[in-house]
Amino acid sequence: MLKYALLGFLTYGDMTGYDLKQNLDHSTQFFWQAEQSQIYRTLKGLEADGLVTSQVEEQDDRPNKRIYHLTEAGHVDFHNWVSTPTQDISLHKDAFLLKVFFSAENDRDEFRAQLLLQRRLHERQADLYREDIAKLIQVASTEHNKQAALFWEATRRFGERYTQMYIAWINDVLDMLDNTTD
Amino acid sequence: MLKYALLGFLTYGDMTGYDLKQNLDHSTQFFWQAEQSQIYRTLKGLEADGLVTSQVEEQDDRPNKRIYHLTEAGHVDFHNWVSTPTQDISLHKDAFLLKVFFSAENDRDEFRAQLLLQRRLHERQADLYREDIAKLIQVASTEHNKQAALFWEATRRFGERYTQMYIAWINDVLDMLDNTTD
DNA sequence: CGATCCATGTAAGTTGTTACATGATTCG
DNA sequence: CGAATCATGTAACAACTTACATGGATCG
Repeated sequence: MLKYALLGFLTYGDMTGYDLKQNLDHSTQFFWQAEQSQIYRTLKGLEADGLVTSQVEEQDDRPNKRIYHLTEAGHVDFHNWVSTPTQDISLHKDAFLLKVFFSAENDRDEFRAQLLLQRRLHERQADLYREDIAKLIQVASTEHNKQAALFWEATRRFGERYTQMYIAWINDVLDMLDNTTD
Repeated sequence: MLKYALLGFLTYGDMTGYDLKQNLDHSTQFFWQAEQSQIYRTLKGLEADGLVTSQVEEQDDRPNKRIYHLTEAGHVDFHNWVSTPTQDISLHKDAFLLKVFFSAENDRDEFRAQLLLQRRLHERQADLYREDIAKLIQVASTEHNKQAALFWEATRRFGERYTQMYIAWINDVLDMLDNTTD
């Protein structure tokens, strides 16, 4: 899947591995992340498969760049992916939910503290979606890709809803605890 | 993390790798999954680390069982994990969101169809949470672990909220599409 | 009589994480 | 003057997936 994230960004224009990492960190991070090392490895694979080409641009004051370019085959592959329906629901892993599931083994006050901590973390995240990410999309969309902005905004709203849901759920669990005569 | 899921289930009683797979599939599947092969491999590691012990029970009509048992060290390790706060938000990967992000490259009608498909899938999932999972928890909680039922119910409610949120978000995106003069 | 359940395991491959290594430039 | 930015890469390891292999029992 990282493959398609990289091909997707390359449809916006030629980029280095470094640029791609920046893009992932600033826009898809909330639903798709990758380490730098993995990005470079995947790019090599894509080049071996003929989906991208690369050329080195020499620089004096900075490290040389290897700039990647989407080939026709890469464009076809990407297009094929984006137009093929996703047939199932994405599976998620959430370490905190796993911990909640087994928290009968935990002290009640300690558990309550953990809920409050998670609530705080998600509240901070919610601010990020409402402010920084919203701004980022506005700037990026006026600069170039106006068509794409609609879809970026759609994913931003998902993030906003997700964090709101998470916070509401934590409050629900806190209520459950309060209403239990233990 | 799978480590702690396995140790957690073993606090409920001795079990085989097969039993653990069943438990994962029927209760934590929505926020933690694992393949059978990975479970067996992880169990070996846990035994090597002295967190579990195992003994083979011979059976005539069925394959022999290897029954795992939590050691004192395993119990301590698990307890330590469950009582240590989760300091950050779990990162999620969602292939459909990735596709949405890049769907400017896709045909509008095709995209709309994909949204409707995902909505259908999540509606089915919502039914599961409301009916099957709710029943499962009721049965399990009267049978033994009454303390734990509260926490199982908490995670079930997360699943219910999550699917509801997902459906509401899809409706939101559909509205966005309708209100765009393209 | 074919599918599913029970029950374990290996092998090969892919993906993802963490750490290491380099080195000039720019910003606070 | 120390931290961050730019920019690439390798190496080792850990985690996860897919496929293969076995074989009786039971159920529809």
